[in-house]
Order: sequence, then structure tokens, then C-alpha cells
Amino acid sequence: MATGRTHRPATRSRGIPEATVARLPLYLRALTALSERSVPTVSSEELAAAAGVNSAKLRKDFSYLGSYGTRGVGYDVEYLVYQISRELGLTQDWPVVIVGIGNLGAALANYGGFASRGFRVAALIDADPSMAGKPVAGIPVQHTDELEKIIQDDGVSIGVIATPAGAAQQVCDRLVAAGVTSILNFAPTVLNVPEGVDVRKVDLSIELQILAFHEQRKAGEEAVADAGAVPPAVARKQQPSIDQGPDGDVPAVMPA
Amino acid sequence: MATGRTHRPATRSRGIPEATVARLPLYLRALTALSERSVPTVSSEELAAAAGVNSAKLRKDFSYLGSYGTRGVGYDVEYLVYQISRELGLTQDWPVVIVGIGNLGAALANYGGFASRGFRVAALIDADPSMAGKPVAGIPVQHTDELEKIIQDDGVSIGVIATPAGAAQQVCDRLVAAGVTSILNFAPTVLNVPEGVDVRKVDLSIELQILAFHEQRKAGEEAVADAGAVPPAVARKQQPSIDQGPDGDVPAVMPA
DNA sequence: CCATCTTTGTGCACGCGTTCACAAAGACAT
DNA sequence: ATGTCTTTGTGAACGCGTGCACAAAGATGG
Repeated sequence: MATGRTHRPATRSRGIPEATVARLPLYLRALTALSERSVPTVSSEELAAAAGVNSAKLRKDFSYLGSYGTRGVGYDVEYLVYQISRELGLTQDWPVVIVGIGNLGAALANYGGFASRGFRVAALIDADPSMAGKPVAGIPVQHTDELEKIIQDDGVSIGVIATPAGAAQQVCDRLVAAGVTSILNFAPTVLNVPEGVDVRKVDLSIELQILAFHEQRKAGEEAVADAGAVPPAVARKQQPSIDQGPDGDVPAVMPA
Repeated sequence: MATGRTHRPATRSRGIPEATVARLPLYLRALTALSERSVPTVSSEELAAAAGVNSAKLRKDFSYLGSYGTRGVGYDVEYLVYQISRELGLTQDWPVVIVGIGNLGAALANYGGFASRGFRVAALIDADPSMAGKPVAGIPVQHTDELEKIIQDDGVSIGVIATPAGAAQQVCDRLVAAGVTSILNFAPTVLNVPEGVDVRKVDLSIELQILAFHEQRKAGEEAVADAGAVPPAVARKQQPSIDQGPDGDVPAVMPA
């Protein structure tokens, strides 16, 4: 346990900011690593460095959970691991179904970190009848027809969609109708869900495009710098030309 | 977001908010779909619905790019597709290397949406010598030893890391040293990179944990509601009890 | 040319998240 | 006990992002 017994449990356990929730898994991972190395306590500074965040932010994040630290010492690693796990709901078992066992679905099914923390792959589901019964990651694939039954029987509340974009909304609707209230969507589509259902999306294509944007910007600034310290603003200060790249890009004309 | 240099006078063409950049790919996708259906123009209201965002937000986002709409009419689909593509840097070709060809790496290599928009898989790299030469998605896997040569020869500036967590930082360092300035990280680790290098991470485990948090919260509220229409605030108004879950959770004790 | 109608572009206010900076809490040594 | 030293927890300020609400711009019809 902690050195001191000073824990006043969050006066406001309800209002944990979303941004904080999103960082808790990060802290938990860093803490788990420390735990495995049998490190007893850790300061906000050290832990923040390990998690790649600002230490003040980390302390404020933890303050939403309660006063779990000891001034002058830091945080008790084991205790904090438990508190965060509990806060995230990882002290219970979450059965998960994966729908769409293509390349990605199979990769997800094989993903080790899946089962490691409270999550259990309850079923793999695919629309292709020829997949049925075929084991992936040691679990036999079941046909889409079984979807509702599986969800209800196992009390599944979290679904992962790894189908092609065209099938995603339909699968989503069926999942929700069957009782799923949290969805992790890998299909490149916007999912429409009723109130009360959470959706998080993972989109490779979008991530790459964001990187491309910054990459282009870097290349542009670099080019300007190389060309001689000419403020880019001047070059663009001309007529508000239409087809002008962000940094003197190729003119290129091809609208419609 | 890598701070720029001394300039900033650009009327406003330069300062596109990060949040807006993150939504541009979403708009682009919706617009592309409209384009394929030969829809000539679209209003902010319609497009916003398709992209799953607020229409005012969409208009403000577009206003950072310029005045590309026509009042009373809407936006020209083809023109907007081109403008956003150009802004995101998708009018040029981005060679990408994928490091770590396990289940996930193979899935990424096979991902169609990859090549579709300006991105080209320049090489697949894996540390396992027995993988060398073996074709994945029609591309022969190359050994890690070739990493630097490939990046320099092809002018690769974007790298995708799909290795186990333990190898990620090392791979990252080599990528950066070889000239890569944008990294998409699928390994569950915090990557340390020098100034000027962008990192975006995709972490299945974190996403699931965030869902679990909300799921737990929903379950807790539901339980309280079922217990009789007692306002949750009242129930928690009591004495600040010690090991209390966020919503009257199970006590559960298991720190160590 | 004028009136009307639609839809954009944006000023403004608000709330969330981040960061700084510091008082208070506690450990530890003397 | 008392003083010193370390580190937490948080008040306050600031900046970013969001959404409202509306004036201005332009199309369209008479």
C-alpha cells in the first residue's frame, strides 16, 4: 500500500475530463512497466516523462481521481495501477466481438494486448460462409447470422468493426440492435448511432493524410528557407490567386 | 505541429488549426463519394451531415482554406475535392515504408485505401531474415539492413511502425536518422523523436480502454436508475467513502 | 432593376484543456 | 521538535475549439 494512508476519494468522481480519460491508459501502461521492474514509487516528473506528457498535466489528471500521492515522495506504483485500472473498468472482464475477419480482423484477433487487460475475444464473425468454422487465432469464425445470439448470450457490450466500408453501417446497426453500446470502428466510414452508443474510430487513411499535410508544410518551409530568407507571405501577397499552393506549390489546374 | 519560423504575417492562409486539418480528410472522403455520384454542388449543411460534423464548424474549417463557396448555392464538389487534396498534399506522391510485417503489417500492406490517395508502399521491411524476399501484397519483404538505403534511394519521408513494442523505439531512431520525418506508430509505446519529426499513434488497446471507461460509467448510471429514480448526485452526496467506485461500484480489493 | 430567398462567411461568447507557479504537506535528518 | 528539502495538489491565466446567430453575398424570378 501507500506510505501514507491519506487518500480522500475524489469528491467529484463524476467529472473526469475526456482528455484525462484518454491519457489514463497511457499512465497505466507506464505504471505497469514500472511495476514489472518492481519500482515501488514514482514521482509525477518521472512518470510524466515515461508517458510522454507534462508533469503538471499528469498531476492534475490524477487529482481528478483523488489524492493518491504522497508529497515529498511521489505515487505508490502498485496502488496507482489498481486505482487507474478500477477507474477504467479494467477490473472486470469485457467480452468483445470482432466483425469482419479479413486481414485486419485477423490481425486484431491475434493481437496479444487484447486479452492482456480485461478484454476477451468472445467471438469472431464474418459474412463469408466459407470462413465459418475456420479457426483464427485459435477461435473459430462464426457466420453473421449468429451475431445477435452471440451478443445476447455472452452479454457483449463492445464490438469491433473491421469490415469493408460498405458493410460497416449495416453491421453497426445490427450490433446496436443486439445490445452493443460501444463500438470501435476500423472501417473508413462515418457511423450513425443512436444516443447512448459510443463510437471510436481508427482510420489509417486519415492519419496518413494528416501526416502528409505536415510533411508538405515542412517541405514548403524548407524550400522557402533554402531559396533565401524571403518571407513566404510576400510571395502570396500578390493577387489573391486561386490555384496557388500553400507555399508556392505547383500551379496545377484541374478544377472542374 | 512543429513551430514554424519567424513568419506569420500570411493573411491567414498559413494558420490552419490542427483540429481543422484532422477533419479535412473526412470532408475529402465525403466529397469524393459525392463526386463519384456526379453531384455538382453541395451545401455546408448536406456535406456536414455526410461527414458527421456541425455545419458551422465545416464552414469555418473551409474559411481557413479560402472562400471556395458560393452563397445561395453551396460548394462546387470537384473544385473542393481538388482544393482539399492540394491542401493536404495529396496531389503529390508519398512513398511510405512499413516496418514490421507481422499480422498487422501485412494487413496494412494489403489495405487498399493506402495506395488510393497519393500514398505508395515503397517497401516492406522486417527484421526476420526468413521473411526476406517473401512477397506480401505483391511486394517482396526486405530485411532491416536495407532500411537506410531504401529510405534514401526512394526519398521516403513517412514511415509506418508495426513492430512489437520492444523494437519500436529502435526502429524509430533508425527511420529518423535515415531521413524520415513523419511516423505512424502502431506499436504500444511512447516514441521519443527529435524536434521537427511528427508522430501519430494508433493504439487499439487505448481505444478499448477508453470505451471500457464509458461502458462502465453507463452501466453504473443504469444501475442507479434501476435502483429507483434516485438522482445519482444525491447518492454520492454522502460521506466521501473510501474505496468507492465511480458510481457505487463493487468495492473490490486487490491492489497488489 | 428590384425583391426575395438561400447559403455562405464570421464576430462573439463560452467552455474545455493546458500550463505556470506556488502554497501546503509530508519525509527525513539533526 | 524543529528545520530543511522534496514533491504534490491546485488556483489562476491563457489559448484553442465549438457553436450560435446574423449580416453580407449572390442566385433567382418577376
